[in-house]
Amino acid sequence: MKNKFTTPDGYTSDIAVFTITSESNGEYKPPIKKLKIMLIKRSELDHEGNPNSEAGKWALPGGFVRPNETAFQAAERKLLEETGVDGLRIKHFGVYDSPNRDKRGWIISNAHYVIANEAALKKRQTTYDASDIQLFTINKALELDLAFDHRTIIDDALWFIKKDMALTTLAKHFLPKEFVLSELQGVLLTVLDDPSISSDAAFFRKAPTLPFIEAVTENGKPKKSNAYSKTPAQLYRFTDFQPIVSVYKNKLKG
Amino acid sequence: MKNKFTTPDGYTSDIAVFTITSESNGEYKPPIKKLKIMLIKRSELDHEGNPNSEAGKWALPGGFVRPNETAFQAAERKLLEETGVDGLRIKHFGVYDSPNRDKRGWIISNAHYVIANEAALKKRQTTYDASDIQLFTINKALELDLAFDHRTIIDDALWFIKKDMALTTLAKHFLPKEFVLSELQGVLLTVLDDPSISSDAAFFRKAPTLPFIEAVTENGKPKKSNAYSKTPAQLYRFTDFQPIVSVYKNKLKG
DNA sequence: ATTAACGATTAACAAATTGTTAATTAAAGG
DNA sequence: CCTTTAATTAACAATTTGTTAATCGTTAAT
Repeated sequence: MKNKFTTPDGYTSDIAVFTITSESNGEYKPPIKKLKIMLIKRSELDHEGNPNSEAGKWALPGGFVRPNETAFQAAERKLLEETGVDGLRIKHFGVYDSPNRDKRGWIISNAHYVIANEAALKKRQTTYDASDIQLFTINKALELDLAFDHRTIIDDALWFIKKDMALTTLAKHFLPKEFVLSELQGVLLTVLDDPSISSDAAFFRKAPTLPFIEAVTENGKPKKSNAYSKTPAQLYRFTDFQPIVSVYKNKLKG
Repeated sequence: MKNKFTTPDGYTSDIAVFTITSESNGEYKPPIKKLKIMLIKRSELDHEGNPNSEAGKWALPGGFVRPNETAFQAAERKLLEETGVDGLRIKHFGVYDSPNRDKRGWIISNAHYVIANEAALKKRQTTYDASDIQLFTINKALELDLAFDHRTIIDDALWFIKKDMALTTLAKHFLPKEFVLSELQGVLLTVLDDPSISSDAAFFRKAPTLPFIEAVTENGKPKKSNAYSKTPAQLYRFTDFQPIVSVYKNKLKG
């Protein structure tokens, strides 16, 4: 189609892939959890052999959207192509379209974020060259010389994750099906900074009453785990309950 | 610039302008408030005299983004050009880029929404032909034959407004500087459906303790208004306090 | 001048939810 | 058996809800 409007020079889709890694902190202790983001090093040459824009810099996975797909579908495709990761919950969170954001021209980027359970990323490790695709802690990532305006995009993505973590049951996607309260606490603390979560006394008293998690039972008995403690700890799972929060009321239900 | 990627045929910016109208409900009664959306009737011919796409249908204000501006800036510009409305808080909430959403080709639209105090729209009424630009209640708007995928966009915008109304002090933008509790309640009820708001007993007991509003005083005395009742009612205003909500705790402070 | 009506508050109080501090518990490792 | 460590409970005062029943300050009608 021809039209008389100036049209963009490109339409891309970028994805911020977040995960929380668990690092053993000694036996019988809850592991240390850290929020990490997956970045890809831009190759020197593009797939046609020409020098690549922003070559050598670290960047978010992503690429050009094809005319027969949506940016969302492109995000799914790119994620699989570039990182070998599949089947995760992708969320759109913003558009980056400053006229000068890309030296190649007027290129609009749709930004998405993805929450990956650490296990889901394990597959990738073996399929791809680990030097070109790496997990960075947020602090490390923000110290890097990032391609385009990806630093801004990551900043924004972080803000969205924090919001989602506080307002929804997003934590579920960072946890195994059945988990122990200290694991939930650990996940929340990688992103949220709140005394009611960091104080054990407050958290352990309140958490069991949260309407969106329930204690797991087995043959009518509470199911417990010794994975991170000597004392068997109760296992919990998320229910389907979707909490509704509001500044005008306190209760999550009704 | 030339490049080897297929590029979009157009990049547009659409704006859902919401306002809450107050309709008198008799003397000494709180007025009836309704959430409305501003729509524009698409003209038969475009500005070059050619038949316009989706002519005659009602649509969101908006239009093509210029290469030297962002979609956000285009939204500001279009809003002023098409509706005479200026200086409002515009928020981006989504991208619409299904390959088939526009018969003219691959056209990507950025969707924004705006909250307009009813007074801000008054200006428009006098400057523009009222038959081509109108406020509709949400129900009426969704019954219309809307252009493109604007019905979907409006549905989504509504959802965002509800969320923002519940999670932030968005209500402030629908109210005068100083307002009475029943006005706040009226605004909330146009969008939210919650017994703790609709029940007078619950709302009037709780509202005065909300951390983000404060009673207005004048010469040390409480300032009251008789605008909607025989009994003088306390005036309130929003403070700068930004409530933080979380599914993991109840208090808005701290 | 009295009084009924009607929103807008206030009062009062039982019920439920917090925040805190101090026990308890179970298993590992001497 | 004793100590240590996390997980979990107990106990209780302090605070916050949900509800129902008064009050209060006008207006409009006897």
